Amino acid sequence: MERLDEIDLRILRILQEDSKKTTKEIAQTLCLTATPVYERIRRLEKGGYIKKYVALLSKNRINRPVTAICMVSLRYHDEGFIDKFERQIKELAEVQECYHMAGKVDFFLKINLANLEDYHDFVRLKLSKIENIGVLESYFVLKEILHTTEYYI
Amino acid sequence: MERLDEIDLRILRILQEDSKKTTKEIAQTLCLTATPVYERIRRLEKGGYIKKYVALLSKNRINRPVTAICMVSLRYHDEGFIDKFERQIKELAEVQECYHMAGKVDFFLKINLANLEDYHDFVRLKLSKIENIGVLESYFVLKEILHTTEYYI
DNA sequence: TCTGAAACGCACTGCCC
DNA sequence: GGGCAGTGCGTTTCAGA
Repeated sequence: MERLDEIDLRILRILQEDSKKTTKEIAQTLCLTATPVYERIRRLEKGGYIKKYVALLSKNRINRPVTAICMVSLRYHDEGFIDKFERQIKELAEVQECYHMAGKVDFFLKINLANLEDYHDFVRLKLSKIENIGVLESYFVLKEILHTTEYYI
Repeated sequence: MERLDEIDLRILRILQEDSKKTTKEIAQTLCLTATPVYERIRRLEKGGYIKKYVALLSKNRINRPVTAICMVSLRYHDEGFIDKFERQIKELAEVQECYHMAGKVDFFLKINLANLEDYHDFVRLKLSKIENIGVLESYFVLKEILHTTEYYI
């Protein structure tokens, strides 16, 4: 699949915001009929522009109100150590995001838990069990100002 | 709505992973019929457990491959200044996440853009235009190890 | 690439257990 | 709280322009 035209972008913007919108509704906003909208969405899915459709939960309602940001630096930086760290992080279901960074901090992690005690246990029983961690700094979120899955397109 | 039982949790886990699953399919996995599954999903929506349904896009496909983490500290910390900063950050469509933190860093921001030059412009023309910023440190993502919208429940 | 019509399956309701 | 049957609507396909 090649370039996206303005109609494709408008469809993506709508679906990023609410994937339950029907093709009919989207068609009306775009002054089209359902068929072309349907076909475009299929193309966007097949072309990998749309990765998946998900339900977003309320972290307060499901009792995961505590968000921590954890900055990790490794002791040794051989290829093998970095790959191994990655594999071990992916095993930890509490981790929502993990990025390998440029700069003096190697990794950023975002972790969601029920309370601070669970975070204590998480660090003590899981994170610190990963070998080769040099520095580990934790920050806690006081308030979520903004958290969206949408990209500005 | 009161407590969630194991069936509710299983429904939430499924919808977090793929919200296009039909009630029929979910019913089969849970050894139920469509009706109770349908009613439970409605209750989870009304109860605020499910916030919204969205499409997740591929940031590479839509040309937003650069992710930056930006740490901001304010110069003054009066209530008014913090609220004003929050309001101004929410105006910036490039910012995907923003957290008010405990500790010496006041805010974490995650920003997605097409390239480093756009980040340069973003900082120069938008972020630094916000008054009262004391320290501003930028980190760049080399590799996204893990990025999910799912909570471990 | 779009329109319009037609077929199919699912979402949704009401009734029963 | 779950199962079953019916209806309307959205998804999906196809012919035509």
